[in-house]
Formats: sequence, structure tokens, C-alpha cells
Amino acid sequence: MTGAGSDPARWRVVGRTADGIVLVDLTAALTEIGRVRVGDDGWRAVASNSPHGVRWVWSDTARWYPALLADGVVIARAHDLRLCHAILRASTLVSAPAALRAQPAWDAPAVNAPSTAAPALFDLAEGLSDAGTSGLLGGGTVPYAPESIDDALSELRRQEEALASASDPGRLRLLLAAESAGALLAVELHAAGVPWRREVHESILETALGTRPRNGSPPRRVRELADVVRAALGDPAASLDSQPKLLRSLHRAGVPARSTSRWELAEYEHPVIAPLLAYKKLMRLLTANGWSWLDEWAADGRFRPVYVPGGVVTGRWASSGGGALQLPRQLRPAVHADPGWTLVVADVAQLEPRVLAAMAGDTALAEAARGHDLYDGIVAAGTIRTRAEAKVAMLGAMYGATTGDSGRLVPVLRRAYPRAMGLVDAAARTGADGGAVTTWLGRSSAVGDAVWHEVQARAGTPDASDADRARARRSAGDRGRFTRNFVVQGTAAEWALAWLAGLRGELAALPAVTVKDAAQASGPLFSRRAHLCFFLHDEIIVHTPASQAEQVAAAVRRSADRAARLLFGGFPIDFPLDLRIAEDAAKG
DNA sequence: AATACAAGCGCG
DNA sequence: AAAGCGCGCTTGTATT
Repeated sequence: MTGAGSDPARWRVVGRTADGIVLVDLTAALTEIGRVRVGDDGWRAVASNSPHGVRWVWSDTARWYPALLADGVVIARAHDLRLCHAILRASTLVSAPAALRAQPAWDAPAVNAPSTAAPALFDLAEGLSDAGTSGLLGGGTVPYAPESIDDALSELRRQEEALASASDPGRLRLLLAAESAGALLAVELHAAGVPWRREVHESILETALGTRPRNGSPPRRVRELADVVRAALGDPAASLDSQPKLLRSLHRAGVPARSTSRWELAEYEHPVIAPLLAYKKLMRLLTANGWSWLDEWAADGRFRPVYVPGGVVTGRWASSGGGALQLPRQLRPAVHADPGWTLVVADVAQLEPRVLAAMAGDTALAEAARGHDLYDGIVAAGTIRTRAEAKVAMLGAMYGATTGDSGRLVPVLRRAYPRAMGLVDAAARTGADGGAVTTWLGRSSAVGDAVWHEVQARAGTPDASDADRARARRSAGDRGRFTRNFVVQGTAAEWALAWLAGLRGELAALPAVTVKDAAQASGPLFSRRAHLCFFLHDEIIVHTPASQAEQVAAAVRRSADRAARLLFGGFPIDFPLDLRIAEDAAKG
């Protein structure tokens, strides 16, 4: 920890338990530090003493950490009870989960999650929905995880007991630590923000759309294209923004498209197609990432999406607000380092198939993955002729494709890499039977819910109709594709969390720089040292003083290697990075 | 008037 | 060429 409040002696310690847990009054500590108050009652946090230093145990990182961070307090290690509860209560590695499952109050969704969040589904399936989530189902107020220190302590005990019952507690402990580190980082990423150049964004918009209209009318290029499209349709009044109306106009003009999606329209030869596709592209840019987006999300020179750790059932992060997961490539040049600073942009090449090779212990696939490009490796091994085919085949294997080019090539992979393909095929069978599957470190999917089982049961009765049987087959297939992908996507998310957590620690150890290089827009906390500023599944951006770029790049690579060893020990699998040091995040 | 849903497209 | 996983967001339309 660093910062004014980092010395545990300055926090008001209110008690100690026999096993080294220190009870801390977080509210008092904040009052002591100054301005920020997160609440007026009760005890908020416990700190567990370990040989590695203090690990904060609290109900919900998203609930408590922003205020601390705003006060300059950086927490090094944490245990997020809400996130860890979600993992442990469902993990098939835990043999005694009953005590955790009897605590639905801890199933509260993330503070920033939308009110229709997934946990409601989970609770219904388990038959445990009650006061803790009923408000959620009714679209009412979003409940918080319990906040009293007594609640936190008893939940911590339950989680320790669940861990003690686990068949492989080491993996789960690693997952819980990584998940909690991710929760800290998510708050820090929001606070730091992605350095954003307004003038670059504006110039992209003006080049594509024309100058910003004053009154909310469409910009010039959009109007011009709309005129061209209407002329080609022979319909001066055609509505281009309503799917059903546009479809009817297309039919009248002799384009028998069934939908107005881009890939289908591209099939037809007609003068309206090219301008219409161009129009749709411009409208997308305008509505999703136009001037209003810029004003709302990046006005102060930083783009601050809200990250939601554990927001996806597989363990990936979700986001809420700003569309962090959809930052279009077109706008990447607007991601631009401050003066005197630079960006280190890195992503993992083919993370998911590499993870699959390691999980399955598939040395043939791991061999193809050695070096840089896994798909080239598959071609070099003589398995499949072209890189493009190798890619669609591998994606098809991990997503459950059954038709088209992709489905046709999957059997080829099955022969060449029986262990890797056997793992995803087995996961698909488990899912299609209604079962739960589990990632490498122990995050499990839900089992099929009551509705799902009902559909399957109906198809087996003597009076079942063809429609009943088709419905059951389809829902079994849907579930199989979900669990097939779950094990791979979820383990990839674990690898990424381990990468992030390690890198976060390494960056904290780098020396701060002199104030004249300060990145002003991030505020004092992130203005003097290298920090992560963006994360998206398998990609990171570090904003760093230019003088430390090489050190940061080395740390990024080292963290990736350490994540590989942490998860997969000595199994020979590479995780090569595409890494560049640049002023902006534009690709290539 | 408020809310739910589908279509479409952006990202991995 | 357009199937097969996971998301979030905007728009228009249907529902209440």
C-alpha cells in the first residue's frame, strides 16, 4: 500500500481475533484521513495479517474502494467477500457448499451492475431466491452485500470452511486472490481513465461525418448519403432507420432481403447497397461514438468506463456505461498518451486455444502454438491447408459449430488434437445433459434450471410432439455450446486475471517520476507513476512515463510468463504477446 | 408515459 | 461465406 493512509497503524484498529484477523473501523479511518465519508455507521472492513502483508477483507470492493482511492489510499491485497462467495457457492471443487448457499444475501449483484443482472436467474435455478434478491426480480432497488463487520467475519469463516472442504484448495485460493486483485484494479482503471485526445476524436468524426451540426440534425455526410440511398430506392420518403420500413422499401426496389443486416445486404447487386451500407456505418459511428458520447464519456481527457469484475458468468469482466467492451478500432487513435508519457499496448495472440492446449495437456496443440502464431503452427504441422481455415476450425471447435466451413473442419482438428478436442467435447456433453462444468481454477457454471429440465423431460414422454422433441434437442444443444465455451473462455479469463494481478504488483514497485512529467488529467494518484489504464479480455494498455516504457514492457512480458507458470506449472505452453510502445493505441 | 423486446453492430 | 461463444448500447416498435 502507498499513500497517506497506507500505514495500518493509522487506521483505527478495534479488535483482533485469535487467527490474526484485525478488525478495522473503516469509517473512522476515512474520517481521520479527511474529506471522504463512505457511511456513518458500523464497522466496514477486516484486515487479515499474513506473512505477505495485510490483506483487506471486505464485503464489496466496488462499494468501499472508490472512496479510499479518491483519498489517495491504494490497497495492495484484498479478499472481496461478494465475488468470492459467488465462486465458492457454485464451484464443483467445493464439497461442502451448503453453508454458503444458505446465505442468499451474499448473492447481491455488483453495485454498478444493471438491475436486470444475471444472478437472479442463478437464484431461481437454485430455489434460493428470497429477500436478498426479490427486489431485483421485481425491478426494484439493487441490494448491497451485507455491510456489518460481524456479517463479514462470519462470511469469511464460511468461505474458509468451504475452501477447507475443497478437493483442490490451492487452485481456488489462487482464483479468489486473482478475482479480488481484479476487483481492486477495476476501481483503479476507472479512476485512472484511458487518456483520450478530444481533438483526435473530433477529427475522426469530422472526416467521416462532416462538421458537428448545431441543432441535433444529421451531419452533412449522413444527409448526403441518405439522399443517395432514397434516390436509388426510388422512394424520396423512405425511412432508413426503421428496420421494418427499410425492409419494405428494399422489397419495392427489387431487393428481396430477409433482414437489413450488413452481411445479408452485401449479397445483393443493386445500386442502393453500397450507399446504404455506408449510411449505416456512419449512423453507427454517430449514434454510438459521436459527439454526444465524447461529451458524456471523455470530456475531461479521460475515458472512464465502469468495469464489472465477475460480471460475466464465465468470469470475464462486464462493463456498465460507456461501452468499454466496444471501443471501435476506428477510434483507437484517440487513445493517446499525455506529453512526456507513452503507452504500452499488449494483447495475447490466440489466448483461448493456448489455454485449451494447456488444460487438456495436449502437447501436439501446444507444439503448434510454440513460437508466435498458433494458426500458422497448425498449418505448418500439415493439419489444415490455410491459416484462415485453421482459425475458423479452431473457433468452431471452441464455440460448437456444426455447419458451414467451420463445422466441416472441426473433425480434422479432432483427429489431430484428440486431447484438446476431447476436453471441449466432454464439456459440451456435460452441458447438454444439464450438468455443471468447471474452469481450470475452479469456477463452475450453473446446472440446468428447472425450466430446462422440464423441457427435456417432456420430450421423453410418450405423448411428446415433434415440436417438443425439437425444442428439447435445441435447448440441449444450446446448453452444450455454452458449457463447451465456458471452460475455455473462463480459464482464459483466469489467465488474464493472473497476468493483470502480477503486472499490477510490478508496476507498483516502479519508482515514481518527477512532477513535471505529471499526467494531469488522472489526478495526483496516477500522475506520477506507470499505471494500467485499460483491460479488455486479453488486451491491456499501460500509461507510463516515457522514460519507463522499456521497464514496463519487460514487466508486461514477465507477468505473462508468470501467469502461465502459476496456472499450468511446467507444461510447455507459450503465451506470446503482441506488444508495442507507442504514443497512441492505433493498431499497426 | 413507462417499460420490454428485437434488430443490428461494435468488441473479445 | 456468414454458421458457432460471451458481452453493451442505441434505435424503433410493441406492450402495458
